[in-house]
Amino acid sequence: MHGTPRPPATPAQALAAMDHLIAAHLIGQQELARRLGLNVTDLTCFAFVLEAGDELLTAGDLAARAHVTTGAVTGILNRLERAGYVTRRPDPADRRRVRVAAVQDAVARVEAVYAGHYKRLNALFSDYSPEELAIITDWFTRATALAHEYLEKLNRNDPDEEC
Amino acid sequence: MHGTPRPPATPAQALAAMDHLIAAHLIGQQELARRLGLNVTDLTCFAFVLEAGDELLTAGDLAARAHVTTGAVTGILNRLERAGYVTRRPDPADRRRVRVAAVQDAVARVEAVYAGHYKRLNALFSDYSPEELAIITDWFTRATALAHEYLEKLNRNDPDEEC
DNA sequence: CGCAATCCCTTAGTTCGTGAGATATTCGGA
DNA sequence: TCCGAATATCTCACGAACTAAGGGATTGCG
Repeated sequence: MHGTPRPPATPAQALAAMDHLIAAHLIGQQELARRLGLNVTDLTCFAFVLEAGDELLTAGDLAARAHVTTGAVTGILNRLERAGYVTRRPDPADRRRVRVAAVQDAVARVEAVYAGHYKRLNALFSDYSPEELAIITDWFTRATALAHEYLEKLNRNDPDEEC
Repeated sequence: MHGTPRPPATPAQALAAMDHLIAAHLIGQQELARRLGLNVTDLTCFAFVLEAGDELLTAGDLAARAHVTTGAVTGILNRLERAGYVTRRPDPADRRRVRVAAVQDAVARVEAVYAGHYKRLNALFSDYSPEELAIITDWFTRATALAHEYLEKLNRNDPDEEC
């Protein structure tokens, strides 16, 4: 598909396309979580744990990223731990903290479930030239920055103010 | 930003960017719903109602689109109706059916809350040339098609098979 | 050293979804 | 025309998961 001309698009069309993708992705997440014996929140938190890598997250970090209370995190970790996805580890430097480590087996289990879709997505990506990919990634990066900026605005302002 | 060269990206980077965007979007949806006195499910359903326009959806249509049971839709419609977002209307052709119509005032209320973010997103989109936008929209469209294809695979197959 | 702050957990209460089944309506075939 | 099956929505009981409030342990600053 490299170099193939595409019909130009308007911002409105792009917005609509984006909404549809997000909606589809959400349903997919639910289904994936179900197959892993988790709910969407738990799966999302496990993804945060994986993303953090060796810099093990604390329970509080998870609460902040997932935007839930620390009480909820207790439940999330209980479920993830019981299902064999993570383990709680003491923090040697601060005994109030709980560090969350991913279980290696579970990583493979999750990757197996994601594999099919990721393979297809990768195929889709490799159907674009590096220059085209750069445009797409650039857009994602900027859109995400925008979304975060928006979130901060929402959290700062009175609950009824326009943002 | 037209024509400005950007660093090339790999599929993996693009995938990560996509995940982050969707995660941020989800949190944003929660906050927006909260401001409208709704939960995310209800807001999503209201969006489906708006998207359908004059072709009023039935309660069953909503259940299918939101992937919830018809029992849940009853609750969703009760909440949306009580909060003044929609009204239930009899279907003249089939008295078993319930048609869902958006309340005009509520449309404006929702648009006001969305306005800020949508304006910013639009600004972002209009920062790209039509050709660049075409690439982005094309990618969204194809990624959505992929996601739907994946969903169908998931729904068809045994719950444990690879897809 | 002592007190406030921090971190995670516990508990009670609420909300929302599912699954099973009830009720009302429509449709198709004898 | 009539009756049984299918369809559409609603009701109810129950369970899962979140919040808010507060408790106990630990830390760190004055």
